[in-house]
Amino acid sequence: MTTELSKTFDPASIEARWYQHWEENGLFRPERPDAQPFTIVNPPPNVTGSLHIGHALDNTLQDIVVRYERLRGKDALWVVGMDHAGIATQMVVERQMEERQDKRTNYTREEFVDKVWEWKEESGGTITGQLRRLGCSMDWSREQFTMDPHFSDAVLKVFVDLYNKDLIYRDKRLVNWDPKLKTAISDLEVETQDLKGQFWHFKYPLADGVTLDDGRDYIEVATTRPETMLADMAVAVHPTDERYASVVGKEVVLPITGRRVKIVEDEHADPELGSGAVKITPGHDFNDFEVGKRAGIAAGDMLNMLDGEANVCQTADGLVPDEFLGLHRFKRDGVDGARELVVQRLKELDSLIPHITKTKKGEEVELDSEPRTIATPFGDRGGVVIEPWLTDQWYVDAEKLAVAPMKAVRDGDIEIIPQSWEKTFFHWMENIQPWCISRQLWWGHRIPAWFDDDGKCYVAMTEEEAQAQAGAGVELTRDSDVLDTWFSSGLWPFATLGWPDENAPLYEKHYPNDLLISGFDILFFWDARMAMQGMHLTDQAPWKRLYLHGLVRAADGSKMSKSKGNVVDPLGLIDQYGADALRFFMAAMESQGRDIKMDDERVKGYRNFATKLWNATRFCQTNGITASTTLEAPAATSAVNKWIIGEVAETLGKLDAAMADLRFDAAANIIYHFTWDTFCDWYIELAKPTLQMRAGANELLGDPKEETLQVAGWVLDQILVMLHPFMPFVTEELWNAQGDRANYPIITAKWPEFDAGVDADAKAEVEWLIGLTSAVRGAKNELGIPPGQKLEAYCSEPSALAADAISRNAAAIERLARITTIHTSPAPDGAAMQIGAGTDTLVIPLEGLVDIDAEKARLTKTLEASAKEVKSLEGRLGNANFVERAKPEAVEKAKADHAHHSAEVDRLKAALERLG
RNA sequence: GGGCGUAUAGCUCAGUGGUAGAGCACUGUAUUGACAUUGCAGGGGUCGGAAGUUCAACUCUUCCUACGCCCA
Repeated sequence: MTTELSKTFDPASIEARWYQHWEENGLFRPERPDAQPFTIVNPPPNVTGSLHIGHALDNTLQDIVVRYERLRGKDALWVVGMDHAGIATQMVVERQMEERQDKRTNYTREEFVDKVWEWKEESGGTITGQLRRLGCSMDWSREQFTMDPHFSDAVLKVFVDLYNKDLIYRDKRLVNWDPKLKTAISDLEVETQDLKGQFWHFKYPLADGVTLDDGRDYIEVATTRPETMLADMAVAVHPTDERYASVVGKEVVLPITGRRVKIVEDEHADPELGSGAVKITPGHDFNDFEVGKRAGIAAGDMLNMLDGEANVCQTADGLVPDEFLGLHRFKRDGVDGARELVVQRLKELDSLIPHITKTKKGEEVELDSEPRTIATPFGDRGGVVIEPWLTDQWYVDAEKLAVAPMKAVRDGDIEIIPQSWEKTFFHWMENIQPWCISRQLWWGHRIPAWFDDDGKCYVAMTEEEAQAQAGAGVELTRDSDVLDTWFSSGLWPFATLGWPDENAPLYEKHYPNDLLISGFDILFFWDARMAMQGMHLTDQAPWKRLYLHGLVRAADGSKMSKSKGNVVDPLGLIDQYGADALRFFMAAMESQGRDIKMDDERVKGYRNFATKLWNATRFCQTNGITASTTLEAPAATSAVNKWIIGEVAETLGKLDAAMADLRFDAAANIIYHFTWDTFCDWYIELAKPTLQMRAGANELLGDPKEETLQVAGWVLDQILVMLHPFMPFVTEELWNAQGDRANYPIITAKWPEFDAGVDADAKAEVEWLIGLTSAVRGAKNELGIPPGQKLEAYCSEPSALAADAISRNAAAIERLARITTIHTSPAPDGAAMQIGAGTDTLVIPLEGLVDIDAEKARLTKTLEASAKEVKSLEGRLGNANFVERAKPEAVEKAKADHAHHSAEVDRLKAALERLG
């Protein structure tokens, strides 16, 4: 029994209903204990997050693959969960506190963390509901959170293990410090922006009466960060720089602080740049840190002049004048900082070398500094300038962990798609830096390290174990830092499956994962780290294939951002066009290696496509076409039915090939064109005459109507199944409307599988009919003959194909081509139009219907086109090189094309002669 | 500065060593039952520029130009 469909398709009225049905009935992961596993883990969205258009793309692609594999009978598991997102979540909760004139430090750590948990329970995870609206078929029954007890245990265990293998260590070095969030961040979390800045030139007086060879009693240095001179510890010159050779090893006396510092040789100083001498602040600059170390300054002895908020503090030697203490590093909120005061004092001390430049009018002017573009590091979360700061932090020895993933990619154990990303992957992995994993936050996995009073460190899963290591009675204090969120999400592909219990059933069956789909923007942040941690901890690549997709951009090609206000809300698009349309858009636009530009019109087009399918199904229903009951194609005798079955087989082959290559665009287009062009535009139209017969009308031929009902029902079902991964909602609705399939929903139906293939004769016959119909329609249109006008045709010497096609398909020819009769006798003299179908020529008398000149013009135009082709092909075939050297098939094709166009030319010439 | 990518119809994008396609837009046309969220027909591109390899280049190579991204 079919269920009657409403006249128009309204996505909103079916989406929620089906999603709930699927989820409540456990259809996202049906019991398939013996089936081949297929596994994808979802990049866990931030618990603070909400669905943006990038999520829509990423999750649509994953859902297409998972639904496809589920239909193919696999035990498809799509792991889903959320990331605790250390910094982001802590910021959200702190901001809320701020609104109530409250702050984190008014609470104990435990109280604050409790409040974050409260926030998470109440407001976190908005996105999980939104993913449901998109139709994503994750296994929600096993939803995970990176702060779940089992996951947290895994994180701590990994930390302890890596520490014991010396792959995690504690070190004092410069970190990227975010003075707003007051935490270290990794180098990946730093975004460099070019800002307009200034370049100041100073005089550093030489000590002890020393002078340069040119007589000057000072060394000129330059900097974009004058305030750091308060912690300068050296001046470096290049070893080959003759200008300074005589003063190497001598000292300068720093203005303001009066500190005496050495002039050292170092390759870092570029003789071509400025004066060739550079001031060295090892405690506040990454390059200077290295120079300082080479000059023999231990990290512990490097001077620090800033506190955690980047305000000036006293250096260890006590030489910073009081007036600087407490000032911010530079001007902030209109208030001058240390930078401005340093410049002012240097100017007063005559230690500032002015920058002399000319105005547009040619007048010389003196400026305090030289204008310059400066690459400035910003924290990606806090948004303030990052301060290189000397602290003790925990590091992962990433260089060692990077070896195995690189080998895995080289050996093909991990396939990166598109392959062009391999280079980027290798480049980063080969130049990888120690990964700073400690964060000065309260929300996250607290580092399992304890210190005794002497600063000795004990790393263990629990305080008891640490105590046992330290010995009874030793007072221990736990490290107050938490781990980088990416450290824990790097365990996602296996810790979600029960690891570190290697006998956990899910882990055994579903690890390694088959595929990971992510945006290329997190290739380093997440994908590479999963590979590093996965390879080390499980001895296997976490996934066999890594698919990287691009960004979704605004319609004008710009990057979407909240500040630009050009963010497109995927939920708004779903409201407007339906989730199926948005999904299909994402798939159709996803070619490998290109960003997607948002295009509402195209989403609308795919909404129209869903409506087209809806209406085709309505048509089927009103003609008694219902759900099929077999996977196998129904037995067919008519050419049209045999043909459409063959078309399904070809479509299926192409679709499977596209899916195997993860060509989402190709896959979407294949099913789109089959549905609309082949099924709706041709098959249904060709089948209409048969469908309108009375049942049993021609018993001699069996029952052609019954056959067509069976075949049409089967074909529609194949379409629904093949389209289901892309458009899950409308296909499920139509599938169920076609018959009582309460126990056989499409989401867990079977992917097409049948023996029937292409019947060449049937294909040729139907293609002849299509060719005839198109030719007649085109000719009529050009000649201004009403399309509905019924005409007779003459085909005096029909080919065998034409004879069969004509005799078997009279009703379809009359209905589609509007030709009532095709006589096999010569056409009578007089005005006529001539059309070709396959190799046959049909003459259609038009006495009184047509302007002969118009037909002549039409034929001439076609003739010219063919003649041009003939000439071009003759040229090619006349070229001995081509005939001898080209591939045989190319020569064959050229010959065939030449024959075809030559015949066309002859035919058209004859037709023109007939017209006089 | 280094690396990567992109440049194809008005727009958004596919594409293959054998002479170029889709969707949208555009033009004409059609409306007594699947669908105007439609049907039918059509116009439109010297495939960014130059050189080279080849019988043949939109496709391969080199160079150039423009734009984008990443890294320093």
